[in-house]
Amino acid sequence: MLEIQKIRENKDFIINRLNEVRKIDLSDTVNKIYKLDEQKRETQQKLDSSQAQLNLLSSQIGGLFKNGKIEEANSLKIQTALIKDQIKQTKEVYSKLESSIDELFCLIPNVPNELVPSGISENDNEIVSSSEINKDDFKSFVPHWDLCQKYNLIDFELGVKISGAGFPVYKGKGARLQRALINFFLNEASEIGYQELLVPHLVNEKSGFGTGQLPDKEGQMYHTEKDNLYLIPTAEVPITNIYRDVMVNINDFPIKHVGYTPCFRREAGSYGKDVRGLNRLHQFDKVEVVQITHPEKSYETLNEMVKYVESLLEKLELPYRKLKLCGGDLGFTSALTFDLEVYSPGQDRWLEVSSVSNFETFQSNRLKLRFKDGKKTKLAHTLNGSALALPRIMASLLEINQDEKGISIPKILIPFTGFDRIEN
RNA sequence: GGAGAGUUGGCAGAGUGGUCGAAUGCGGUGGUCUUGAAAACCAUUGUGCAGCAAUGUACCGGGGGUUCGAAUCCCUCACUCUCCGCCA
Repeated sequence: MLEIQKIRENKDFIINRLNEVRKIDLSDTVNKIYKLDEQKRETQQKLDSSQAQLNLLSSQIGGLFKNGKIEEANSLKIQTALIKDQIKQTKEVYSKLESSIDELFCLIPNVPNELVPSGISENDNEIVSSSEINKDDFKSFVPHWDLCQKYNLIDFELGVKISGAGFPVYKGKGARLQRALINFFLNEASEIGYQELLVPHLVNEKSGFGTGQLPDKEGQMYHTEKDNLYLIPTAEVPITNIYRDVMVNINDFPIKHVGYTPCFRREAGSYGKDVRGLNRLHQFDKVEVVQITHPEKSYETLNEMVKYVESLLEKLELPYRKLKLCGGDLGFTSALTFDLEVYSPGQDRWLEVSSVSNFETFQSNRLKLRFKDGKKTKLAHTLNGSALALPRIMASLLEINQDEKGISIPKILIPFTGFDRIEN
């Protein structure tokens, strides 16, 4: 959620940025907030002075009672009735204004950073760098779902039986390879100072709101009605919410966490080749890195995180490309996002395996995640990135390392898998 | 699932109708002492909102009520803890 101060000071700038970069017109909403905020402040001044009057009278009455001047006290009491009525009315106006403002605020996404290219859809994303792909090398390569069946690594049908489409069952070396990847990712992150966390997979409503999934993406999360809990769509939610309502010590920056969790997404409305095999699942595994930083350091941190994710892909020897998301494809809560995509030779397409974002104060404003900078209390910056999402890594890895007889495991993973080949 | 207890400032913990935004301790910050550190001592130290400021106002889990006046009384919801039951 944007801060109200930003709208007070830079209303037109915000409208223009959203318009130019995200290609959405929120001028009505922003202007409305601006006006309502003015009204709210006026109302508050009125309310405050009424309260002050009442407080004064009350203490006078108290004094009179103490001195036994009951009659005088009673006559003052009569005066309070009018003020109390006024306060009640003003309060109502005030809280109505407040809730209208809050509602409108939930409609406004983060303001894109100046580096974000303008654009409407994923087609307008900027390709920052890319591995060379020689398609001739992959002419006979088959997609991962064929490999999974051939070598009995992942059973999609079985998942349909016990849960539904999008819930695959990993088997034997398939399951082992998955576990190896998780361990590899966790180890790598730990080694460069991310503290490992194992967090709940169900979260409450407050947490969903804190990181911005609610109310924006309500329909994308699984919800347990009886207990009013949400299955996490990413580890970002529980991990970042650890710092909800927390005053961080400035010396603790940067705060770095890594966590592995399964992720649950309803993915309503997806279909076709997008959901084939491991391309898009309702449940998948992901290792996530989260950082909380001083506002002045957050973009430095973002670059560092992107580089880290790239280093993982390089160690796995997977061809990948780096995208800078355009305004239209940028997440609701993000100010700047880089996506990493790996190449899938069996499908001849790029698959998103990581999204690294700086949310600036958008989340921390909701979370009330702050720190003391000298005497001033300021909002921290939050960032996170997938490092990495497993299924598409698995897809690319199986496809790219295939040969006629089987699949070779990348060198770096062999200590984790305990085998270097998958064959029948 | 049944019974009971609780929720107060960064933390611990007092306060049961009127200078209580809140004692006290710990922690934090500044200082004295010291070659330096520790200890000790002194001072200072909650957050939001409005305001250029002085200041005002709100906040003792959330919401509502009683009262001239509520951390304190009443209702309600949420959460936490303890015991019993069930159980990986």
